[in-house]
Amino acid sequence: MVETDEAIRLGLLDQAVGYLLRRAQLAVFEDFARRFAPFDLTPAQFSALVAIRENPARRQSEIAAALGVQRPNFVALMDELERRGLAERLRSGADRRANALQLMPAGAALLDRAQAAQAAQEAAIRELLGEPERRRLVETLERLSKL
Amino acid sequence: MVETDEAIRLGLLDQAVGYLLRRAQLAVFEDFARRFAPFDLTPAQFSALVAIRENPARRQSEIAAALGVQRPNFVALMDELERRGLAERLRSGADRRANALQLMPAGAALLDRAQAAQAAQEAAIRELLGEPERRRLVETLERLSKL
DNA sequence: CGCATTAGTTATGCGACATAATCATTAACA
DNA sequence: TGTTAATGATTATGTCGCATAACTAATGCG
Repeated sequence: MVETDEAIRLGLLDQAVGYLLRRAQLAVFEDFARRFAPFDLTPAQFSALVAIRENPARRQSEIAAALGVQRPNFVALMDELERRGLAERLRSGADRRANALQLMPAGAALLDRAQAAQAAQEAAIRELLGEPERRRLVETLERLSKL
Repeated sequence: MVETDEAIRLGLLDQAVGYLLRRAQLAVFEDFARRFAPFDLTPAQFSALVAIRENPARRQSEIAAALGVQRPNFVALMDELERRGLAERLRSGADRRANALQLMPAGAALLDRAQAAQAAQEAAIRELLGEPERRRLVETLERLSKL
């Protein structure tokens, strides 16, 4: 090699919120994937299990909407959760078009373990940032979502 | 409708950094897409133009790596920038395998306008959060990327 | 009853991202 | 020097997340 590699400059890019948001999200999701590998759960599947447990017997589309997932895309997700015996669709008595979702015992058990892993990630972030800054971040991100 | 829709609860999910990060990033990127529609530039294309301008005559793979883009995926991106006359690949004199990238006049001009739009987004965020909080967010996201 | 609406599903396409294989060129070194 | 290893760019390919349109079945309502 003839000359030493000089670092690439990114101009003002590395002070742009959008750019940093993308990088940070990538890092956090990679860490998430590592921690969740034993459970074989994607972030979307995990959040679906949480939402179903917290809101038993709600319709599929309500859960999907609350998670920001398009209804068509939620179908395959539920198919998979059902195939693995983690959650199930019950025919709603009131409206036979609707699916009432609920966790199955295996799903509840898996979710408990997964939530412990998620708590561990949150703890790692707390350690990295300090609790006051982590709280501030949470609050700031909430406000930013309203842009 | 028989009963009023109760809001879906997300448990602790809406206090999780990973979850909020995803939502915030989505909101910011949607806003970005709106602002950049006139220029027909994706975030990746925009950041590539910035990196090329700030680092003229660097090799393609160096630019790609700095942006966190896989080399194969950067090929099509450069193809498009070249097709539109925004940037070009020059055969590097020192190493004829390498492409030395640089902006073309049209690229420089477009980038100027695009950067104004990006500055406007940053200003909108500043208005939403306040400048001290925005600065803190930038600093926090940088640290979070090291997770 | 007839018609619009709604829940869920299917089909499909796009874009971001990753990996393996290939080609040309350069570097290493026996 | 001549062969081999490494490197820059490319091609081919597959996956995943996400979006939209179109369909089916059930409901609601005039």
